[in-house]
Amino acid sequence: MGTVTKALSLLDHFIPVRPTIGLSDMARLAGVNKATAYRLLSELHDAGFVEQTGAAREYRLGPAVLRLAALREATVPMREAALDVLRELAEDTGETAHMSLLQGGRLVTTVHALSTRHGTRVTMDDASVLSFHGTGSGLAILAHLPDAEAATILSQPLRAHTPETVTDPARLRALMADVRRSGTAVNIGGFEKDVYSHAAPLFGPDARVIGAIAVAAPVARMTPDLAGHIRVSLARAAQGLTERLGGTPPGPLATTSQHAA
Amino acid sequence: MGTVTKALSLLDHFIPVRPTIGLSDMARLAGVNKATAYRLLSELHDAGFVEQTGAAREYRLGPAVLRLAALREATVPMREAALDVLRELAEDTGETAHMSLLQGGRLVTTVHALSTRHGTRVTMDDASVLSFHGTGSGLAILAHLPDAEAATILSQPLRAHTPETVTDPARLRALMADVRRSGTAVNIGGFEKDVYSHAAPLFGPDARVIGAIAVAAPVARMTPDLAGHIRVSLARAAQGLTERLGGTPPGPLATTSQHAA
DNA sequence: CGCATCGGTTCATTATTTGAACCATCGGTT
DNA sequence: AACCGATGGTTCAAATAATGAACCGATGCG
Repeated sequence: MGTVTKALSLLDHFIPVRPTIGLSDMARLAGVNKATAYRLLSELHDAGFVEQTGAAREYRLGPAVLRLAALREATVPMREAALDVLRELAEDTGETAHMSLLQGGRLVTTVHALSTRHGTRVTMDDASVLSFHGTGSGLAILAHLPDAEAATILSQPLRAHTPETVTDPARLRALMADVRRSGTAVNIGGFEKDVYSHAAPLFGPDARVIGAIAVAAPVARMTPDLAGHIRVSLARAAQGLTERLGGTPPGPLATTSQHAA
Repeated sequence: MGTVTKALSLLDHFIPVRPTIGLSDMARLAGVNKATAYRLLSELHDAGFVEQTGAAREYRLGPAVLRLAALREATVPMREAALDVLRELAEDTGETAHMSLLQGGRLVTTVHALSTRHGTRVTMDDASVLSFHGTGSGLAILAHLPDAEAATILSQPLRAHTPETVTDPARLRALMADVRRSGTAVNIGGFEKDVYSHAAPLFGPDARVIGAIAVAAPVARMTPDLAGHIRVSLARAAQGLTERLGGTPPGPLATTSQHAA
């Protein structure tokens, strides 16, 4: 392992529940000699990547990361990040992919990538408003929203966009539980007829849901194999996009234990 | 220079006007062998600190910095604190306010708040690098830096950004003395033409200067009354922000003694 | 075609990293 | 007070990793 990689790996040990680390602790956590940890931390310190608290001389992340993050944001705006992921998702699944974000209590489609593989495909408009109860994306978000907010939405009159739309709050809550269990949401023709969509949630830095990405296919083309493939790709894509957007998935285990390889 | 420092210094060459850099360019910019640059960038790539654009295989900042910045903010909510103060300052003065921090010997703009009162206003980029001698913020910091560090900076070639820029070390030292006397620094068109800026220093826990906040107005709008108003608001804001960041202003006895390599 | 550039790779030379042992210091315990 | 087990920080010979000139194939340009 190169020295640079080793130094940067030290930074991985800073996590929300352990934001400051002493020298000896760091050496133990990273499995390196104390002298090595000291030298690496000193170099990170000089570069502003870590700083020391006056009290116990413990180390914590430094201000340099703020500059880099600001520049990263300026370089790769959210939209472009999403486009990369959605294009790959559309390419991989052969179907239309899109991202929707929570904006002022409404769910708005923001970016989309159309499949190029098939003659018939689901088409999308950016900036259109989706319903929470009638779409895969909405359900994925609903399932990860704080109880109070979800309850508010479910207590409003729920319109049946098609004959297939589920509007019974009790049934919707059951679907939400399924989403939390499986990680992905499914919706068949609940918003537009003949559209079979899968969706997975996106999370912000505070582990709160900020939106969702979805893959929408014509019902006629859906098979168990394709559905399985979409679910796997979608889960991985959502996780990657959450990361690229600077977010953190919720749950006790932040970085590990996901079923996608 | 250690390898880690060298690798991290590569990241310094990403700036707002040059967000992506090719391998050869990076080697030239950083003054290292191309093979070295390649190896360092590869390690940074593996750690997610940079990524490559599909097209020309140029490098740009990667998503890892977002996670670190989010965690840094969770640990030390500097950005949020600064934003509060800067917004109030911008509102109070009707002009653009921004904060810059010392990072690895350079002065980097970190947060800004634009005025909403006027049609014309000074605009800012986060993460751009300011000169010490050519800006109000730089001067405010220079005036409170330990003698040795200030001398080092003043001994380097000082670029004249505009015809107005003061580059004579003797005159700069006189200005620094003024800053120490009055508590605020002033700069008129020394960095960008037609920008009239006031600045005040920020201090860290050990009473060392860590950065500055500034108010930048178009020269045409500046009056003695406005300048006086800005100076008062700025001084109060700087003091308040220093406090919120857990810093302490230097006491009557300027005990600037430390062991910097 | 020739020339210049690009990203990436190789390998003998060289300089940096490494880690066991070492301080001085700090808080508890006896 | 003496002791103990921590801590952050430092030293130096030995081992390892970094270095850079030269090279490769690809691409772009007149």
